[in-house]
Amino acid sequence: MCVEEHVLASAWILRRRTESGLLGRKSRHRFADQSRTDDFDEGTKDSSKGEFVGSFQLPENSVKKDFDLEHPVAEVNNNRDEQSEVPEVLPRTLDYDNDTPASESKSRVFIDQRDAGSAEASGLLGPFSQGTVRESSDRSDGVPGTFEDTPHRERLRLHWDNLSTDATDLLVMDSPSETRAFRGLFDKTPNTGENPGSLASLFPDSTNELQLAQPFCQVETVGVEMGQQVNPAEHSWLQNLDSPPESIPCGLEEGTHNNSSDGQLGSTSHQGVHRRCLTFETFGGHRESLSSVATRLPSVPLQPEEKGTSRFKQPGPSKPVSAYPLQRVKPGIGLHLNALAAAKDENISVPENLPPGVEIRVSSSTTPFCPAASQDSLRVPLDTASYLEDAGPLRMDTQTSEDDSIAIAPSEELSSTSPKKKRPKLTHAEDDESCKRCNCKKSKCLKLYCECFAAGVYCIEPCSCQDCYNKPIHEDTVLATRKQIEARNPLAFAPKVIRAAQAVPDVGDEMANTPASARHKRGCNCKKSSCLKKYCECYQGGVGCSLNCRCESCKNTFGRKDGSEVDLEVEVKTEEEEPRPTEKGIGDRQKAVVHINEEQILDPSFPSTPSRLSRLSVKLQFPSKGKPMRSSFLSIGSSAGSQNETRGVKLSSIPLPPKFEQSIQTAHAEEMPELLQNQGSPRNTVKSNSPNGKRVSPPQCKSRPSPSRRSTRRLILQAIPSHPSMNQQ
DNA sequence: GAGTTTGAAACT
DNA sequence: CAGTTTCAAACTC
Ligand SMILES: [Zn+2]
Ligand SMILES: [Zn+2]
Ligand SMILES: [Zn+2]
Ligand SMILES: [Zn+2]
Ligand SMILES: [Zn+2]
Ligand SMILES: [Zn+2]
Repeated sequence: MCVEEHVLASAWILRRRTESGLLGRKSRHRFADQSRTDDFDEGTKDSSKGEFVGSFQLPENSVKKDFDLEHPVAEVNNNRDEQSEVPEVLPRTLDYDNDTPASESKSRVFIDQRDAGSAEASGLLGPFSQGTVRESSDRSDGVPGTFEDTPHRERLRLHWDNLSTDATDLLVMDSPSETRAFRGLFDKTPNTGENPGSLASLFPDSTNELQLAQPFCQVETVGVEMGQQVNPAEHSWLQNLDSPPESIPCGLEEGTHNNSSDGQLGSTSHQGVHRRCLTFETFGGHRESLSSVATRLPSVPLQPEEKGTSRFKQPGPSKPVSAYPLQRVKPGIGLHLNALAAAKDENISVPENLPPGVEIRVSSSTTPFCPAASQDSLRVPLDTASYLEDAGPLRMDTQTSEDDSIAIAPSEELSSTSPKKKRPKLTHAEDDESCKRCNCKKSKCLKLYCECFAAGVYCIEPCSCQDCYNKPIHEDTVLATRKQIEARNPLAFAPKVIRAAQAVPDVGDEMANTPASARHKRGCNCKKSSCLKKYCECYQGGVGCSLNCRCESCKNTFGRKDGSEVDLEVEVKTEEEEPRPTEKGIGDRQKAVVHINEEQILDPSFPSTPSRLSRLSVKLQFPSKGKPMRSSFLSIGSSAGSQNETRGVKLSSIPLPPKFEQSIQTAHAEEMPELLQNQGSPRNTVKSNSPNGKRVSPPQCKSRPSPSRRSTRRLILQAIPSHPSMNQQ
């Protein structure tokens, strides 16, 4: 799959069991209750993942919501799309939020939701969304590092774990976020039902973006066109949402499509939906198998031989979508591709969730991969694909604009389909390149060394790998391996870069805004590159180094550990380490920057203040507990974006990312802040990150180096999944 | 395109 | 958790 990642990261898939009523049930309640905070409990586990996934941003409110983490719910909802990249939703999109193009993207996000939705419906979601995460956190894990503190992480982990375990449920989403989002939606919706408004309230704006991890660019691409389409759908969604939650729940799962809304979605949506359905169904069946596999995996893992799989599907890339869904999506996370894909689709359908305001976007930006290509052939799954379809269009537009430059393959892809095509462009090079994917010789594309695998997507033609097992045909193997890796490191497929919340609008605090918000989940360990080359994952991801980094002589132009960001050039100078506490200045820069991105990747924030979070779910998050929450971040997204580019904003100041990427996935997280905060003082620096993390990101497209970031994008979600889907081309 | 450098991932 | 090996990307030529 390349797919995912974007994000994410594929990984993210969520799994949720239906059964697990645990989550689901609880969650819902929670929602109802609202208190998100409290919710934790249950959700704990699940949530964790979810958390990541979803962050959303809300635009206006300032906050954005970062829910991400935990609250996936809210976020989720919003996010859904994004992340979901995957599946869901597509259709939706857009409009809502924003009118702007962006909106489109957003819509996508929603899509994601769908997944969630479905899941949720089952109840799974619920958990996540709400409290789950938090709770989870408790539990677990602890990761020592920063995260540990934070509950989020733990939570997250839990989720994953849960997920994995359950496999059944998994939705697969890659990105957790997605799932979450969905869940959120669902939950919320339902809840909302109670309070319908709630969501809305949460995100008043519409804009929430999500970033999915997405790793792949794709998202963006989607864009615009979709939007149009979506719109209609959206409405429906909206409507739906408002109204009866009920429908959601039930419908979701299975039939997402059933929902009328779905119908609207249109083809894309359909797919999505179907998949979900399929997925679930499949899951059911498969799940077992999977699990078994999983179990085996451990042993097997490595070798392809095992493979087991078998069956499968084979080849069929073409339809990947369909195939997967049916088959197994479950894999969860893994989704690698498939799963992801499936998920996405499904998600899409769900409309309900969406809050009115929320927008979603996928950020495709990030994505590195080019999904397009991949998808096509492969599985499309990926998010991208799905996205594309659905969202694609919409997004595209939006994205395009900014991105354009950035371009990102994805868009291209998407566009292609659609009319647009937006992006054409980019340079060829980019495209091409970008598309390229892995070149593995010895890992069989079943280890994190493989960018495709790490991103949660299947290898596709642009890959030059040898003896590749990362193909739909070997789905079983892929999933099993994936599971093993996750067992070892729950964050392995999570987006590498977490975004932070965006802007924090509100709050004032200081931190709030930091632009910088985004940080690498684990931090780098550079010794010779001074964090000035892509060898450095922080740099590659377009983010500054954080406290978590153990780099020597760091000169990361995006920010040193301490925080300085540099946005400007100036900053850079500083160098060194040191920490500085707060940054304040940043604010300024940030702002500048920020607005640029706003959403973008970078975002802001870490700092997040509580306020931001607040809102919605967010609030809960962080503060609440004390902990940090870090974990979550979430989601993904990738974000990065491109920004730079010209266009738009310009970033003047900004350094650009190197490439960037976008690719990387970032997640946003509103939560992040917390995390970060945790670390240091709370606010001050940022940093922090968690140790764990894994990556999710998708491969990026290489090309893009430029700086990018950018743009546009809104939210992100990224999910993780990463899928890269992408198009590529 | 071949060869080198680099740091993450995997392994011990 | 540290040390070493493996790996593939990033970079150089
Ligand atoms: Zn590979
Ligand atoms: Zn590959
Ligand atoms: Zn491969
Ligand atoms: Zn570094
Ligand atoms: Zn770093
Ligand atoms: Zn550094």
